[in-house]
Amino acid sequence: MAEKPTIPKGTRDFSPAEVVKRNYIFDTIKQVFRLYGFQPIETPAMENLSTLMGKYGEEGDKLLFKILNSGDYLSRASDDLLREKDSVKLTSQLSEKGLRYDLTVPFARYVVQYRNDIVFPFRRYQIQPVWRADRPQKGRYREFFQCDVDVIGSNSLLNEAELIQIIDDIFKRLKLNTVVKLNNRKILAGIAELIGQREHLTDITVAIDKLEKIGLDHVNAELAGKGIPAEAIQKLQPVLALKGTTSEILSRLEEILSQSVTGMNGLEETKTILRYLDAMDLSISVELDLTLARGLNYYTGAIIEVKTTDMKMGSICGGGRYDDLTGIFGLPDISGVGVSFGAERIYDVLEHLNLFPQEYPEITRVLFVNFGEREEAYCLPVLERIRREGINAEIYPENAKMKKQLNYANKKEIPFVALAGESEMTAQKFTLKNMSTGVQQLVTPEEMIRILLQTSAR
RNA sequence: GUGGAUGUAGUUCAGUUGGUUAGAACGCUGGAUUGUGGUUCCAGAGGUCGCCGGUUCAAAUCCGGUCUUCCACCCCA
Repeated sequence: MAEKPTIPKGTRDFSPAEVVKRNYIFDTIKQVFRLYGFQPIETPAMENLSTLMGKYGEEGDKLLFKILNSGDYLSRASDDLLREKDSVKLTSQLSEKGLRYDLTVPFARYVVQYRNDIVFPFRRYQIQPVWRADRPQKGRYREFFQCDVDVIGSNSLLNEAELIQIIDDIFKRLKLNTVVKLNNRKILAGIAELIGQREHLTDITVAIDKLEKIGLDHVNAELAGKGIPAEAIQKLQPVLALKGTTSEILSRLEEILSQSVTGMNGLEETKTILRYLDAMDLSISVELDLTLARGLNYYTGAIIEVKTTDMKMGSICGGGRYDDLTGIFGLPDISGVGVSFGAERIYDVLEHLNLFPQEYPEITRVLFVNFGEREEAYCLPVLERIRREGINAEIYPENAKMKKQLNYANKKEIPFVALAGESEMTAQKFTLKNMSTGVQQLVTPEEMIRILLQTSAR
């Protein structure tokens, strides 16, 4: 016996039921994106390694999937490097392509490459899989989908506000209760500046980010561990202790940050965004959260993260403003802002809360039971008419036992079954059975179409 | 990358100090029911116990390796 086939670690197959549910999420997201004037782009699964390397930090480079060159790749590698067995150096000779790690960097590449054809501000969305050679865990895969929306080439804070509006719209449609956490990199920079630790901004934000998770004492310990003087940590305490409503925190920050130009700048931006949001009549609540840091270093302004209040789960959407993403590809001073929806996590949340709809456009709405050749011939034209009406319909392909055919409908969750035997054929009608209620009625093809369209969810 | 668990029918799990033909429930297939499913009853199929190797008269059980899945850290979606 051959061994059972498997798929690579951290990858998944999706069954019909799963694909249908995933499409529900993707379709909802896409619909809203389009509604706000965003257009889709797609980029290749693989990029040149030179495009990807160095964009995600040292850790990120390790997590890149690299693609071996084609042909006799070893013959072109230097003998010295082969003998040295230095993987990093050798890789550059054996591989020049890699699988994309996220959608943001390929997007930046795209913008730079087609800068003369793109109409700015460029509003694009992109829903594609990305790959990371991470160690898999639950909710963490080596292949997963990202849904990114970005506006590039506009400094207006209206973009930030609109993205939050989009978030509100999407999660409203998905019937998920969420909160938006808002912060600003400039506020964090201002804080670092005031305690005299500007060069430790990253360490400080990474540590502050963990406040909720590991508590104040551990955060302070971690800060000390990063070489930040006790005096500076002491100065940081009032900020870490800030609590209250967004407006309370804002006014307290105004005092604290008054000596920092950058900090005040970030504060002003935040207030502007909040003012825009006031005019938008959102149902989602937006809170200022200073502990929100987001790992990635390329954010320069607003930082956004979304959490569900319905269950314990990490963020399901996040993003922010980045001022110089295209700079690394030689096109400086183009500002962008965007967010990414974590489809896999949203899936887990909806599944856990049972929020997926019962009916999907993909599901067959009516199954014609097959009683034999004559009955088949009677059903086929009607089946054809029903399909023309846009109703998903199928006929059981063989004259199997009734029990088996109804069971098939049950398992596929087909809501209606049409039966036609001797009596129906002479009456030129069908018996239409509702599989959930068990009720059945004798109807003409026209009536059947009407019922099927009426009861359809959409 | 570091540390820790896990793996037995399709699924969830039993399996005594190593000892004959490895069990249950659910699911599956068929029948009771020649045109009526989700209930019930009856019957049946299905496992070289993740994979490779070692110890032993004897391994699902002990040991080593490997892979998978999961958990914590790191990082992240």
